[in-house]
Amino acid sequence: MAVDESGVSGARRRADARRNEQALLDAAAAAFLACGVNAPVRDIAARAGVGVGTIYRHFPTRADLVVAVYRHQVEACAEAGPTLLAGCDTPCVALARWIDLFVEFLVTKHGLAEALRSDDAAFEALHAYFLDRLVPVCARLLDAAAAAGEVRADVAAYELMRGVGNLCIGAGHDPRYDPRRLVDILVAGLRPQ
Amino acid sequence: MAVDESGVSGARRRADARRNEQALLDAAAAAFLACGVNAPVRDIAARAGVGVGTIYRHFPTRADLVVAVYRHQVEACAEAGPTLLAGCDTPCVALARWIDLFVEFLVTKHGLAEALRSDDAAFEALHAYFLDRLVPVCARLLDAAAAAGEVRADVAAYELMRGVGNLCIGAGHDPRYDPRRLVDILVAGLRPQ
Amino acid sequence: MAVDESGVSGARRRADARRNEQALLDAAAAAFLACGVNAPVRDIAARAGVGVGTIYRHFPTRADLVVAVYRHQVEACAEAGPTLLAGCDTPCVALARWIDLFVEFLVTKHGLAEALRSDDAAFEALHAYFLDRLVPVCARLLDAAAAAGEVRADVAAYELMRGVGNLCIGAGHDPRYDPRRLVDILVAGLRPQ
Amino acid sequence: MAVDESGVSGARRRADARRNEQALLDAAAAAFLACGVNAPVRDIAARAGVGVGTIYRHFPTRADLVVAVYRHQVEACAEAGPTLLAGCDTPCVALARWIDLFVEFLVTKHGLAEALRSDDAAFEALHAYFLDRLVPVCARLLDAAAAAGEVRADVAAYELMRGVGNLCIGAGHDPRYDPRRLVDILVAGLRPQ
DNA sequence: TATGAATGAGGGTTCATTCAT
DNA sequence: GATGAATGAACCCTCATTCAT
Repeated sequence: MAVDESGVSGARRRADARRNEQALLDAAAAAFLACGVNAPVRDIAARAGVGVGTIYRHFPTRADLVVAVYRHQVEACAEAGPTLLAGCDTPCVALARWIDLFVEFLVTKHGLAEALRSDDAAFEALHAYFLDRLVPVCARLLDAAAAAGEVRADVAAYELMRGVGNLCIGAGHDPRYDPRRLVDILVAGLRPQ
Repeated sequence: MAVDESGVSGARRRADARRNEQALLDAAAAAFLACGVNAPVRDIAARAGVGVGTIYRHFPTRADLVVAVYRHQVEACAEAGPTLLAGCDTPCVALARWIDLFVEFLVTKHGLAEALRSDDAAFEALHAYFLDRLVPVCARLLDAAAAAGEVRADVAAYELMRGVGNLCIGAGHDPRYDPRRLVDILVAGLRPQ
Repeated sequence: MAVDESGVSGARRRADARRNEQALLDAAAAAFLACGVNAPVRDIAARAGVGVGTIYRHFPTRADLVVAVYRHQVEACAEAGPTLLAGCDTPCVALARWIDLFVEFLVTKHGLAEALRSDDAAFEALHAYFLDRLVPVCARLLDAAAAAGEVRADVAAYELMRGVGNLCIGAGHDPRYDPRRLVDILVAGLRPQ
Repeated sequence: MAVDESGVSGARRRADARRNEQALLDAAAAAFLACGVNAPVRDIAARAGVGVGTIYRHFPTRADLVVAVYRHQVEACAEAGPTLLAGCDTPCVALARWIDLFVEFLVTKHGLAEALRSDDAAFEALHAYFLDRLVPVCARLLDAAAAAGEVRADVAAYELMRGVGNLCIGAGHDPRYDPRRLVDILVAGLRPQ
C-alpha cells in the first residue's frame, strides 16, 4: 500500500527477519536456561518481543530452535578437537581437556543435557546434529589416545559422549552433585586395566 | 499364602482393596515404563481397570505412587548391601556387585532414573526415600573399600549414586548405549590414582 | 455368626441406629455451620465417625438431613407463634417478636437461609417443610395484626417470610451488614400507609 | 456503525476479537441466567461457539467475566442517580425510583444477586466494582432524602443496597414471591418513626 | 511476513452416589 | 445395618499449533 516501501522492501525484510531471528535465539537461550528446553513457546516469543507465529516460521520444530541456539558452541567445541590434539602433550590430555570443554558447555546450558537424552521425537534433529558434529571429533581423540595405549580400546566415542552427557543432567540443581568431578572419575576409568 | 487373608469379613474387604492396590502398582509400573513417571493418571487408571478416584484414594500424590511402585526393589537393594559386604572377598568387589544390583534395578525400570533426577517438587518424597534408604548402604560399602585402600577416599556415596543413576537414564532406548558398561568404567575410575 | 448377638439384636440395632442418627445430626449441624448446607457428605460422615453409606441410609436426600437437623428449632419456632399472640400486648408486637425469633434462628445457622432460597431440586422437601410448618403460624400473626389495623392487609405470610429469609442470607460474613436491622426496617414498612 | 471499524487491518483483527468478546459476554449472560454465575466454563464457551481457551484469553478470571457481563448496566444505573435526583420532585422519590432501577437490573439478571452476596473469593473484584460504583450513588440519594427529613438518618447506603440485593435473590423462580413488592415495603420502612 | 486470536486436546482433581462385603 | 472402596462425571486450566488478517 505504501509506495515508498516497495523499493527496499526486499532488503528491509531480510534485515528485519535476521534481526528477528537473532532476537529469537537470544530469547530462547534465556528461556531454556530458566525453564529447560521445553520452555513454553509463548515465553520465548514474549521474551523476543515477537508473535508465536514468527517462531514457527523461523524454526518449524523445537529441535530446529534448540540446534540453532547451540550451534555456535557446538561448532566451537567441534573445532577445538583437532586443535587440542595438536597442541597437547599427549592424546590423553587432549581428550581430557576436550571433554572438559564439552562438560562446560552442557553444564552451563540447563536443559540441554536433558534434551540430548530425551527420546521425544521432536529432538531427533538435535540428536542427529550433535552426533554428526561431535562424535567424529571425540572419536579421533579417543582413537589417538587408544593408539598411544593411554586408554582402553574398547570404548566407543558415542557411548562415552552419551555417558558424559548423562552425567551432566541436573547440574546446578544440587550443590552435592558436581558433574565435573564425576566426569573426571569416568575419564579416569578409561585407563587400561 | 498369607494366613490372615482368609478369615473374617473385615479382612476380606481389605483383601479386595489390596488386590486393587496391587493392580494399580502393576499398572503404574507399566505406565511409567511406557511414558515415564509422569504418565497421565487416567492412563494408569485405565491400565489397572479402575476409576481415577481409586488412584487418588490409594496414593494421594504422585510421589506416593512412585515410591510405592519401587519400594520392594529399593528395600531388596538396601538389604543386599550388608550381605554382599559380608560375603565378598574384598569390599571393592562387594561395592561393585552392589552397584550392579542398583544398575539392574534402574535399567529395568525406565522412567525411574528420570524421576530420580527430576527437580519437580512432586518427587521430593521419592528423592528423600531413595536417599534415606540407599545412600547409607552405599556409604558403608564405599567406606569399607576406601579403608582397604581399594578406592579413592574423596568420593561421597551421594554423588556416586547420582552419577550411576544419571548414567542409567535412557537405558534401552538406544542399542549403542549400554549403561552397564559405562557404570563399570565409572567404578573403575574410583581406583586410587 | 456370634450366637449371643441374635437374641437382642433387634433392640441393639435400634439403639445403635438411634445413636448413629444423633451423631449424624450433630455432625451435620457443625458441618453446615462451617461450610454451608452443601457441606461435603464425607465431611459430615467423618465428623460423625460413620461411613458415608450410613448417611444415605438415614437420610436419602440432603434435604432430609437438613430438615432433620433443624426440625427441633423449626418446631420451637412454630410453637412460639400462638404463645406470643396470646402473651403480647398487641398482635403487631407478637408478630415482630416472632419474626425476631425466626431471624435469630436463621442468622445462627449459616447456610440455612441460602438453602431456603435455593432452587436446587434437592431442597424441595426442605422448602415444603418450612412452608407447611411456619407459614401458617406467620399467617395467623399477620392476620391478627392486619385485623387490628396495625399492618397492611395486602402482604402474604409467604412473601414476608421469604423476604425475611432472604435478608438473612450471608449474615455474619460482613460486619457492615446486619440482617436484624434490615428486618426491622422491613417490618416497619408493613405499617399501613 | 462505528467509524473506526472499517479501516486498516490492525483494526480489523481487533474487530474480530471484539465480536468474539461480545459473543462471549452474551453467552455468559445467558449461562449465568440458566445456571448461576458459576456456570461451567465449557458451557459458556459452547454457547458462544468458541473454545475454552478464548474465554481465558479474554477473561482470565471468572470475576473478570462477571464484571464485564454486567458493566454496562452498572454504569447506566450509576449514571441514573444524579439525573433522578435532579429531575424528581423530592429526594425520596428519586431514591425510590433509583432503587426501582437497581431492582429491575438485578431481577432480570438471575444469578447476579447471588453473585453479589457470594463469599467466594473469585467474586471479590465483582463486589468491589459494585460497591465502588453504586454505593456512592445510593449514598447521595439517601443523604439528600435524610436531609429532607424523608427517611431515617441511621441507615447506611451499603446495608440498604445489600438488603435490596438480597431481596432480589431467587426472583423469577417463584410466582408467589415478588421482589419488587418487598423492596417497596423495605423502602417504606425507611420513613422516620 | 508478522501477528496473536482461536482452537481443543490433554492432564489434573474433587466428590456425590452406589454397592460388595 | 454399617462400612468405605470404587466409580466416573464434571470441573478446572494450560499450552502447542494453526490460520485469518
